[in-house]
Amino acid sequence: MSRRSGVLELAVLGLLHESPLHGYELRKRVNALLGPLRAISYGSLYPCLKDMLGAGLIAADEEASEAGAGRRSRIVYKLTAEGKERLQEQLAEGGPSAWDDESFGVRFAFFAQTDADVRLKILEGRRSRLEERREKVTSALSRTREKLDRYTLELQQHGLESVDREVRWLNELIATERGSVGVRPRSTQS
Amino acid sequence: MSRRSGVLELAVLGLLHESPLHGYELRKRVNALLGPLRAISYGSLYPCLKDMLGAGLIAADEEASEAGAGRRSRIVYKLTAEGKERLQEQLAEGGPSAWDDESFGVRFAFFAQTDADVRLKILEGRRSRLEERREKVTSALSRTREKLDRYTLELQQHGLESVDREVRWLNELIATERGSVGVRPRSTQS
DNA sequence: TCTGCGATGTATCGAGTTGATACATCCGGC
DNA sequence: GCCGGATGTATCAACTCGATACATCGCAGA
Repeated sequence: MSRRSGVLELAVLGLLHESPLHGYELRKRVNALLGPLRAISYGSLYPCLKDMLGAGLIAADEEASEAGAGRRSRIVYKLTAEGKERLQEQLAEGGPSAWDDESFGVRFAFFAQTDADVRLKILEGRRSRLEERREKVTSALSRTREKLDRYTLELQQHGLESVDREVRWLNELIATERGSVGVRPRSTQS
Repeated sequence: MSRRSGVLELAVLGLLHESPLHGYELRKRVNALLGPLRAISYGSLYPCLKDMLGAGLIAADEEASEAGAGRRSRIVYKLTAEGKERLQEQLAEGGPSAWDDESFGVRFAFFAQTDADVRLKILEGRRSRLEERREKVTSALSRTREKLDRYTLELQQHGLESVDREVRWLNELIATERGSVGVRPRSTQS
């Protein structure tokens, strides 16, 4: 069970929904989605594909060489009906698992296929998560401020500003989402 | 051999150089150094400590309960002379391994114990690394700009701005370093 | 008082992941 | 023609994570 981390499965489902792909290209696109950090290896991708095949979410076609020429065979994966259904389920999921570090990036990448209310929930959840983090760092920082050397302080400060910037970005996105849905931005917390 | 990823070893050496610590506290500090992402578990820390013990870099003291009261025993680790030497070697290392994603944060955290010329080298190496990354992302972005939906584009754009911000931060640090060494900032590239 | 409950503390294990490696074909430049 | 780098599928030892086990401490509330 478990089909590995789940994020990878979602990324594969989303990418194969756009078009069928073979392993090599699939990995490149998954890693483009996930970013330079968090990139995955074949040792993750292939077992995941194997599990998804077993679960009937995807199907594999041996790409036949047309006209019999010596074309190398590539294995092309595409979504099954069951896989499409699974993707829809995943995209409808708006719980905490959608906004943690591990999966937020992938969920956001597929926002175009996600309902507006779920989008908003995920963005707000992500913001809360980051604000908690910010809170924790600031309190730890104010407790140890004097004991840290210049560089450690600089590093903490920079990390803090990164979180702030992320929160501002989310605020803009949330405002835009609310605007396009017709709900007034000026309603609850700052 | 291999003593695992190397970054962890450096973090342990650096932290134990400040003061002896037991495992639980050591892990908390290592994870504060590494940040919420990249945090490590006991399954990494304990084997690392075992290896370092075997290599003679650290020593373990069973913390004796004073006055015989029923105090629980904690295992306190401290640097050996060999460990201090090893730390100095590591801090003198200014090669590419010092500025990749994995280890830059830790190297920077110990800048106060690092020579000024090595500091500068690491900061400039890190900047180059990020500029390469930026280059790759922009070219990929300009090739696929029209085919991306609003959200994917937003994500890429945000990633790009994160890199830019990081580079600006490094520029400031480099300027400060040059200033404090007495070398004119206005000498080579922009 | 005593009873849980969360933090502190050491330690291991199954399951999952990485980076290296193997092997083979394709294609552009010299 | 031939070399090097990209394309392509696949595996493995070494390493890491999250869960779990076990035990003590301090302390808030019944």
